[in-house]
Amino acid sequence: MSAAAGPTSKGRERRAALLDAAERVLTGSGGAELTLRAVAEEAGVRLGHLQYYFPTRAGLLSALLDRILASSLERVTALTVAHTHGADRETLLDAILSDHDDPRLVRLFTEVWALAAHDEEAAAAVRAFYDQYVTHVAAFVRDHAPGLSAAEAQHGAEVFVMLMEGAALFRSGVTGRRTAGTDARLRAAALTLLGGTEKPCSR
Amino acid sequence: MSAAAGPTSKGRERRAALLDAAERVLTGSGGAELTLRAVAEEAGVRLGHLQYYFPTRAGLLSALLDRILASSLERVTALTVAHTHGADRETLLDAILSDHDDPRLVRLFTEVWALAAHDEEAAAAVRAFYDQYVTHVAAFVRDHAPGLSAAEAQHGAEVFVMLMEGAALFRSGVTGRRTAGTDARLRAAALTLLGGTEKPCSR
DNA sequence: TGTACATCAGTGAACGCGCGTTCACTGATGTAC
DNA sequence: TGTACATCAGTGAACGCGCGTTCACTGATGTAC
Repeated sequence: MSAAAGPTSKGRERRAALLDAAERVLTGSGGAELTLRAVAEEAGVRLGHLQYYFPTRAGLLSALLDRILASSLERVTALTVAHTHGADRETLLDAILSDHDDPRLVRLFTEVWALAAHDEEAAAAVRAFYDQYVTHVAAFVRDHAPGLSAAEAQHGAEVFVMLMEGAALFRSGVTGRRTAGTDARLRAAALTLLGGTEKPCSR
Repeated sequence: MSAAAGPTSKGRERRAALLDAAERVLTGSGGAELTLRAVAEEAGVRLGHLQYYFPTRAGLLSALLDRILASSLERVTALTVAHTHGADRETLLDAILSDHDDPRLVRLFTEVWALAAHDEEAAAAVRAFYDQYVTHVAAFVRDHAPGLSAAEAQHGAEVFVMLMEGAALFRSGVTGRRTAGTDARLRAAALTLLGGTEKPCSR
């Protein structure tokens, strides 16, 4: 590896700034427009400079994917751990649903899914991310519903994450429109998966 | 419009064959590799010939998207209408879940979502598709759970479709791995959304 | 049935352009003595 | 503190290539009379 990936703080800052720019290009224009020249311009540096830090486009893309997944996982971890102590299911659900208010984030994930669907290396990273995502949610569920077995918590968490990813598509406006009634139904279904009691039964 | 889009049966067949080839390229290699030359080669025709039928790449892409959505909607319509008369929720659910066995179809939809996330014209077509998808499922729900209001059926159907799209990502192997336990939990949640009685409550 | 002509279907070469990548280069910064 | 040198950070031009698009062209097929 070149020193461009080295541990000096300046190098790290530069890399981060370049990845910031790449992320803005990706969310703004999509994967097809994610060219080295566009990223360099967005970052305000010369093409050659960008390539000093990321010699190949594939390397840039891979680093960008890693950073997107790491940062999302960090958020999930903070949410589930923080809410394990005191906060309830609804608070966690609210926090996750609030991500759908940011169309940039949802766009980012549609790109991630499309990338994973065609690139096995990317798919492995994405699966590892969701594995940990589900594991964190499962731990949260176990803490909040002690009556459930580990397997039940794991299954509920997994289906919960499926539901959240599907909901992201619709609630962000990409494939649908948000409505209050559907949101309420979504929340009820999600809380059930997190180990809550079945509200519809009490009607 | 040119006569290439005309109503002659030969022209229609040619267009369909070219779109077939484009679809194979898209599912096989992804949107970035969907070039006119690749499609022409896949179809076994010359570049100029492809462009006789689809003068621009944007036109080809748009026609391809329309056809993908129309064909998916046709399938949904057949399933919900057929099962309205006699078949139960589980049969419908099985049919929809079986789509996840075809990685090509799921790859196609990750491309569709990514496209919709960055192109407003495509997004409008995709939203129209999901609108109708949900409407068909809601009609099915009303037929099978007469106690539900139209709004309740609509909301359940909408969340059901969200869940199916999220499940597609995981069950197809793109972002996760399929397991029997999670599948069972998914089915239970999906049946509830389709208006079934809440199984977890009976425990 | 034959002829003239328009349209349709398909070919093939060329275009300008933006792409990722390569490479020689220049200052700036650190390091050894 | 000064000097020599290596490495780091950043520049700028050029490369070959594949891209979408344009265009003039050729047979085949239909149509009018």
